[in-house]
Amino acid sequence: MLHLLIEAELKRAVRAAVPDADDLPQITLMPCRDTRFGDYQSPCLIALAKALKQNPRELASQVVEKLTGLEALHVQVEIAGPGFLNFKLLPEAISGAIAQACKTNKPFILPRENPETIVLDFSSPNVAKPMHVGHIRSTVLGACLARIHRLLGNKVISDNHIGDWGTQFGKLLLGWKQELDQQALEQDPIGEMERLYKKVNAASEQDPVVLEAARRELVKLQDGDKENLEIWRKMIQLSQIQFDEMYHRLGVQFDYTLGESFYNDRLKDVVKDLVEKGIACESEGAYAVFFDDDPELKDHPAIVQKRDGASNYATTDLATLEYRIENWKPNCIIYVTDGRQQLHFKQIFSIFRRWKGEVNVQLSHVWFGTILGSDGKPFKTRSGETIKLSDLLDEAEERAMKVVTEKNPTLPEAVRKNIARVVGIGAVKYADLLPNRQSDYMFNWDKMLAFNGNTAPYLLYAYTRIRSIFRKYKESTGTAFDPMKVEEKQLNFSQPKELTLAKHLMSFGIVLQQAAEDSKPNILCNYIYELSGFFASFYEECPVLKSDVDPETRNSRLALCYTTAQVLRIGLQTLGLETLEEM
RNA sequence: GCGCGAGUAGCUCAAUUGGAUAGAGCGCUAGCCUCCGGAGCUAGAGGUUAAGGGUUCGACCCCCUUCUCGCGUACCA
Repeated sequence: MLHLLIEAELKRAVRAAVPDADDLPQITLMPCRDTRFGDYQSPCLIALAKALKQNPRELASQVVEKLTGLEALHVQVEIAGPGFLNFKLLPEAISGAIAQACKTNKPFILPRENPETIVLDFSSPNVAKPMHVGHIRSTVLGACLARIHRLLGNKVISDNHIGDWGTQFGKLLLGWKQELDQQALEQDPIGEMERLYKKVNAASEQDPVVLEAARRELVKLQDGDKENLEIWRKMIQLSQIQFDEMYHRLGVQFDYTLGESFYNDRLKDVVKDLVEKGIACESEGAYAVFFDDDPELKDHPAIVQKRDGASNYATTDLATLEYRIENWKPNCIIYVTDGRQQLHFKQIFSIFRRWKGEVNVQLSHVWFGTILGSDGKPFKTRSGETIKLSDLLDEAEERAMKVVTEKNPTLPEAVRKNIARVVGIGAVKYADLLPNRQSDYMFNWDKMLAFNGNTAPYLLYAYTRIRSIFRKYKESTGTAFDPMKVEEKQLNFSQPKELTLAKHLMSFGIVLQQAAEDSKPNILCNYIYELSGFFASFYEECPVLKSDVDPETRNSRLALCYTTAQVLRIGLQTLGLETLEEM
């Protein structure tokens, strides 16, 4: 918003100051990290001066002369250091921005002129297996990226590429036919299917006859055997019930769930086409793509058809890619998966470029690190099993319930339960989004449920405190605060804590933009945490409703509180956290 | 071997992508409740950013070398 206007003015002034430079470097404006220097800074003039072989400070002063539109924006500029331009917002600019923010439900976010279509591929659990702790990051990250892009005005298509096809179904089918415990299936379908798989898998390792029997079941399924197809569909259906339950608890939705099996009838054509175009070739009985002119992939060919004639995940991913582009015509496709699949996606993207070179689409692999236990090894139960997602979420709610009951024993149990749900699930999700996604992080209950520090409980608490002000206001005046009636001229911010808070609010849009560009929700997490901190400081020092506050100040501070609550709520919801009115 | 990551305060993590004095929380020390929710706030101590070199007005960030750890490296996804 305002920063964009300043940036536009700066670009205009640079062009006016150096009319004959044809290749200008990117002129950008960013919030000052150190506010003593100003509110926004642009260091890029130094680079420009270097390119033009000019003295940076001289160039800066030439640009400043051309910055004639700043006065209308209530912004001051000064040259500092080796040639920085520092912009300082005058109180009028801040009042204007806050007043404007009060009247919109998307404060400080500029609607997109030309929305992009973005396909987001995330979560992708396997059929007939329990969702486990390893699915959290992809699910939580992907869903968050989807919300960030939607908030910015892009069109998002989320697609859950579930693992509903593959060699495991031979073993599952054999187990289902021989060993199925109907009662167990009704009580715990996933557990029973998992048991069947493990049993046949173990048996087939001992006995080649079992392995062969499983293979025959798989072939029958692939050939469209009626009975096997029926069982297979049942397994998917039972699994989907589990997925839906987990997604409901995590607050995640998908536009499509097109699993691997959906692409079955396209796979043969993909391989055929790749071979015909000379991209794939026969090698050791399989069909593979080689990357001779790519130093990184040189020694890593990708198999697109196995020796036994079956396809693998590379083939499916290529078919999926083709389908998505044909049907959805996206500008960008984002895959959210584990970092261990980096090589795979490099191969897929590279093959795809050779295969469909003319397609204009950005392909992006957003990868993340591993969740570790306190021992620094991948997070497991004490006995070494993977942790089921449902158990993890249960524990989160239980732990949160204990804390809520301790802090607020008088609240009715149903209310406490709901608070525990929001805080517990929120804590898990927030802890997952907070670290830079590319690093591994250590899972720690005490840390994520702490009331201090960069945690979900702290942020949710900050929000409830603000909401409490508005409840009190309504109680004492009889009318609710009406943000639509906030007028710029009546706002007056002079206290340092007010100004710091207001200016930080104003950078919400920039932060969202950056989180989207880098696919890094932790940027948003840190922003919200800082915002909460600035609010807490303001709250200590600047009373709102106390009796000795004059009406003008009170009104200004109410507007500030309202905007803070708005940004906090939108920010938290974008991360995937529900908010609470009290806790 | 090659490739991709990571190495920042005692611990767990940030750092607006090359910007001004590297920031938080925990832990430690010292303060703050006659009034808006103390699940809070204000200070202090704590750093040769793994090591060494280079590039430049400026480097945690880019380049080179070395060390440590994790992951990947043709028919699992």
